Amino acid sequence: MDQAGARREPTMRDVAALAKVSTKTVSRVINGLPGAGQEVVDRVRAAARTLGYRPNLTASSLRRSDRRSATIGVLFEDLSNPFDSALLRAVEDRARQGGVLVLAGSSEDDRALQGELLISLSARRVDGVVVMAAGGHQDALQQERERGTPMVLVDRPPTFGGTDCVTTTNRDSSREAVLQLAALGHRDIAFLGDRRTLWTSQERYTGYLEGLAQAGLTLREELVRTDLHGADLAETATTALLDLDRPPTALFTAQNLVTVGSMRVLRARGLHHRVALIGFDDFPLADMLEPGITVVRQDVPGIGRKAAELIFARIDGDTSPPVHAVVPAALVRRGSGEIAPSAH
Amino acid sequence: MDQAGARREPTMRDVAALAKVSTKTVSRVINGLPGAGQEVVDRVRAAARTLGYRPNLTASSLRRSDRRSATIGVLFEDLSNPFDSALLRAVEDRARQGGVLVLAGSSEDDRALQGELLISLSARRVDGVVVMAAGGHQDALQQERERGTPMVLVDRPPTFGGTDCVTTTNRDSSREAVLQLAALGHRDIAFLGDRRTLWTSQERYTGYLEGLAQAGLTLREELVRTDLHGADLAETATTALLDLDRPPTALFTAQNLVTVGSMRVLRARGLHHRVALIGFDDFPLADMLEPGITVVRQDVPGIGRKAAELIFARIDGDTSPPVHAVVPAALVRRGSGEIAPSAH
DNA sequence: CTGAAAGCGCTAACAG
DNA sequence: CTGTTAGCGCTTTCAG
Repeated sequence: MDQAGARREPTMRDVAALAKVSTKTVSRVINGLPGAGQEVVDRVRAAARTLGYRPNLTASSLRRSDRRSATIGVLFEDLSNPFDSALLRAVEDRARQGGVLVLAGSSEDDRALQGELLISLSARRVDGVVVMAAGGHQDALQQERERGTPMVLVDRPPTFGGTDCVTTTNRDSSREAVLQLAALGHRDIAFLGDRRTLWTSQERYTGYLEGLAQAGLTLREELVRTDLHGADLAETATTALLDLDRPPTALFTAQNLVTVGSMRVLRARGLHHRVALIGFDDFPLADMLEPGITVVRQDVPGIGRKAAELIFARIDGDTSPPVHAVVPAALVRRGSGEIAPSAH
Repeated sequence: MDQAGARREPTMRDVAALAKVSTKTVSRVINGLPGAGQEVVDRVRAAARTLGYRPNLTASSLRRSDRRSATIGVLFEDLSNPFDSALLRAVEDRARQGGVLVLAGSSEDDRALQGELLISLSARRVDGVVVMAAGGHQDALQQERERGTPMVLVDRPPTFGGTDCVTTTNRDSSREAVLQLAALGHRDIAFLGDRRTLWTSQERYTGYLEGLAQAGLTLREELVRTDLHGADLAETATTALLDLDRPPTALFTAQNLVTVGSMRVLRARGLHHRVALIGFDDFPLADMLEPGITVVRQDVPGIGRKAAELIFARIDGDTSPPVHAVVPAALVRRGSGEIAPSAH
């Protein structure tokens, strides 16, 4: 047995020859279609088994009128990110129910790469795609969509029309977080955000502003730090904030890794029990830290299920108007967001 | 624009007609093959662009002599698990370099499901598969392998021959962990493991036994708890252990979620600074807990890269003898594993 | 350098 | 109930 595996795969013709029927009859049996006598069915099945026959879906879908590949594409930012992988899993679960497989790729939030992957998916004639759009213009996505490919965007909405999307309550939940901090008496609440090109970052920032305004607080621009891509940049930014003459007494970290970066600095300075912290996006073990980290938790499986539901409905021909589904997030109070401002 | 996208896709024939050449010439141009005059190339490219032509890889691979689908299958236990998703990402990165896409699925450690997914992958004629074998017999895997499908197992070795695999130093690293605990003076070291059907669990248990033996400690069977699938079961088991008349002074938790479960109980009882803990598998934020959690860290990207390397070599016809690559894990000391036994 | 004919494995559309 | 013919979109083979 060699790994290359050179011997020819048996085809329907081989099965037909052995069972002494036509290929059409084999096709019927293999696909479980009616119109084949029991005896013939048994004969064909036996022949298929002895030959080790395996249907070739790519050949089948090429010829079939519906042209389905029973495969969808999933294009997220980074499949090793917990948010993305939980989303993938939710989509996969739903896909499996329909015998559909998932081609998965990471775009790294890079438009060029995303475009290439989209072309690769398209070349394989996937039935639809679920995409976490890379920041900036979405020309490639729009083009693919306009070619007729069913598409659902997740996490971030399309900048073009006619396309479904599923997002969470970025703005409302951010406002809620800020209002909770303000209610505790915080007046100097910092905002630490991911790249500004990301729609989610913008929404969360807007929610922050709304929260401040609603609480009657004035925005201190030096308390706003954005474009923090990764925990390292977040650490630097947090350090700078704490070194201000009038440092913030509470932090709203608008993304996962930013939260982690800020936490590290707070702990390193022994401030984790004095400076309040609310993060957007939950993460494993957030409840086991001291204090537990208060977060805005997205319903990731819910988002994934909804996205899958939408894409399969579209694939099945649903032509109702495009939907923008918003799956609610919830504030999970664990301690870090319930710290009152410390007296000087 | 409707989501169903009904209009017919342009084919090579359409491009050929518009460019006034034969389909063969279009094929040459699209695939960048030599033997086409510059002027013709330009004409074909222009025609393809105006029609919005996209090559159909499934049709192409059906006809081509190498029969490659430029797609591989990845069948892990749970794609939403950090270990699995990090592995997927590593494989994906390597695949991308060769223009290969990844069909990903979760087997949930269920043989039947794994078998179905394997058939689905096979029906799509993937060029190879990277599999985390479900526990128990591996008949389906073996069968697929014997059909000639290039295959690499990760995390767990095959129970059949002729197949590559990539694992980590389960036994050696477990022994090292136990020896470190013994060196601190611990004599009652508990073992908490995942399902015994898993090869990794068995190996880690063997390493535990070797560690005890090498340290001159006798095995206390009531300190061994296995089949702890999930954090909840681990919590129960940890509670039971701590309630023993002579409870363990150190825990070796042989899997991710088991570690988390044990940690929860230790914290709940205020024992996290008194009972030593070493876990197998790192997890995010393990360094931010109090104390930091000492773990055996696998080189997950390294495992993924190696698996990808092997599968692509086999796909490219490498017929050298099967390899069992072992990627070293490392003990990461963070505090919890450096706690000495507390005086009564 | 270019093209015509054949056919990859399968299913649609019709006959019988 | 079963078979025949044609052809999905592409590449191979071989002939110009």
